Amino acid sequence: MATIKQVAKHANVSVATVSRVMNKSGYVSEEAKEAVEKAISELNYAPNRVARSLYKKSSNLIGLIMPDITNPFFPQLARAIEDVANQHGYQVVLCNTDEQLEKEQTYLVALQTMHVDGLIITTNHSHNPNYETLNLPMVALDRIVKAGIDAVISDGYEGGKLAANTLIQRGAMRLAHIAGPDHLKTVQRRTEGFVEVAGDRLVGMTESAFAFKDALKASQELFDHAWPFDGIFAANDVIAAAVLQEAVRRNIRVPEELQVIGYDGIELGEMTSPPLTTIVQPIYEMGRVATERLLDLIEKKDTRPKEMLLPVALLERQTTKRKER
Amino acid sequence: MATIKQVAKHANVSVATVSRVMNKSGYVSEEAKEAVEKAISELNYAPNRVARSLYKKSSNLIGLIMPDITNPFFPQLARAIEDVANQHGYQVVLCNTDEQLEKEQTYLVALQTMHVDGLIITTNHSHNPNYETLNLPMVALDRIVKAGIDAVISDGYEGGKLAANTLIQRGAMRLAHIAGPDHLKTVQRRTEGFVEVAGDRLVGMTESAFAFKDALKASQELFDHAWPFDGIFAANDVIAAAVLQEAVRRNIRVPEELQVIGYDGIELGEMTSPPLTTIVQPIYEMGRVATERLLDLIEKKDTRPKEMLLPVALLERQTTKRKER
DNA sequence: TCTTAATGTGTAACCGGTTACATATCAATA
DNA sequence: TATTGATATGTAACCGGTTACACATTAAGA
Repeated sequence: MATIKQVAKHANVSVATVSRVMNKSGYVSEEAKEAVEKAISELNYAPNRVARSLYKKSSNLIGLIMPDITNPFFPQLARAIEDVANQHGYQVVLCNTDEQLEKEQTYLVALQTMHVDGLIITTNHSHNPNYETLNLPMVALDRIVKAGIDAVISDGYEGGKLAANTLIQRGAMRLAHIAGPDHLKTVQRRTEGFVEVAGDRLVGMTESAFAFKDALKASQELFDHAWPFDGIFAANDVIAAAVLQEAVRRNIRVPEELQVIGYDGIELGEMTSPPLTTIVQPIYEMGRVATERLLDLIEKKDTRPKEMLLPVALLERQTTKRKER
Repeated sequence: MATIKQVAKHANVSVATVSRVMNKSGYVSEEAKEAVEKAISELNYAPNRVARSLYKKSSNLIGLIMPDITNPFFPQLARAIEDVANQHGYQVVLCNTDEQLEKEQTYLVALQTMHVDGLIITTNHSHNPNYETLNLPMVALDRIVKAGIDAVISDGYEGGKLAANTLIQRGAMRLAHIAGPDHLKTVQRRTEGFVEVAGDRLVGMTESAFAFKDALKASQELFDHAWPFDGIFAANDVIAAAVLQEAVRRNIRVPEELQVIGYDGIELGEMTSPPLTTIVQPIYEMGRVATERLLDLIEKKDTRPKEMLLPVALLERQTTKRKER
């Protein structure tokens, strides 16, 4: 790889001039500019980002901290983040914490020593004290880390209400619910909204982690103890898929006997039989907003902390009945 | 963040000595070592990796080039890679190319200018000429880029044969197949193995991209034109999920009337109804082997190009009949 | 014509590490 | 006692950019 010195020599100017034309800063004569550009293209020169980082104390790298990229919700988020970051000349460093606080800590120091410009956090350890002392631009995504740190979330409370209202409107009388892990505020809001609207109609409720196996176990328990119910809302699509599978296994017809609504809007929902009705979060949009916000923070465009609440919508597939008119 | 100079001053030694104790290189007296260690912990010092990179021309970063992180096979791979890389002190830069050659090129220069130490490639543009001139350690994963570049793949040929033999053994007489995109050699091998064993029994075959929507369309065509068949092998689990969904929609009973086998062994397979029988690739293992191989290459432990072929296995869930005995 | 500001360019310091090299001490060996 | 190798440590060059500063030239305004 060519260096700036070689380019300078080749164009018969100093390194300062080369740097000026590359960064379009300071004064450069038309003549010098052309010579430099010619040299750059002839030598196939691309500036060494490491050297630039060292002086500028900025790397054009952002850290993406995720609990588990294997959970199908996160890749869609990652995809959006990577997309937007890339459009702005940033790369993303993938940090899978596996829910282990220790891995998260290790990553935090690694990211700092490599001078990442900012962080997007979708992790579960919202109590991690390190974030406060980090002094790095960061935004929490689908999570609320703490006041003072920006957050981008979808409106789970409205989503929960929407799920309940939809089931009721389609004739469900006896409702059930499987909530998500109780340390995730954003997920609990879904439950709050649902429970509030369901009121007396709620006949059964349990809780589950987001892994499919756990969800299957939770579903079985619910069917064992709270059956019959004719409408169920699951805190996310993976849990809903487990409910569906268990319903099929028990020969319960969906949606005739039991209507099912999930939450997330991930692709998995199209792949189940029958395809899943769900409350969609605008996943790509969330990733986009979070990333753009982070870039603003990095470029110091706006520093007042904000919480951004994005709207959700009902996506009707085939686990709910047709709307009566 | 403290710098090495501050640590040196605090410990009353030179920066060289500090560097020596940090890298356990050269001679350092016990006394100096203790003083430096004390200073490091008191100042909470962590060396600036950017500065180190500049001198060493190595960043402890590896680039991971993927076509689409949203496709559920890749996150599992990413997870393994991230895991192993992290254990060895490397971080991974996620590069989603979206199948666009241009994005891939852009990433390639970005990765070079940031001095990544190596590349893992799971991308589809195996003809991309840039890889050859890149002069960076790299390994292709689930892909064959070209001779001379290491590859880690699973034994698709055996997998295809295994799928056919399994279906035949379980009584299937009329076989069908949905192949994957024909520019992916690793995927074509599955088809070759299957077709070879199926022989005359093969009554229908089509091709599909890996996106669910495409797969659904392909399934429909196959059912429209080649039905009846009583055993089908799909080139991956996503396609198999589409086949299943379409079978359910047409009231075809699985596995009684139609047995289905997928390929990959991703989690999606447990979530369908009924759960999918599939040929599992050792996904985590493939990611692990590829990453370890890359790290060996980086550390110049072994530079003879190799192709590593990992074995596959049958995972029986419920879309095939019980084995007769 | 003289002053002043705008334009153009190069030199060298700087970012924060690593390491070649010079230098010094000391114990072992000839 | 002189020589030698192992041990210990500091100075400064180096990695490849960016930019403060000095200096030169030219055009505009008084």
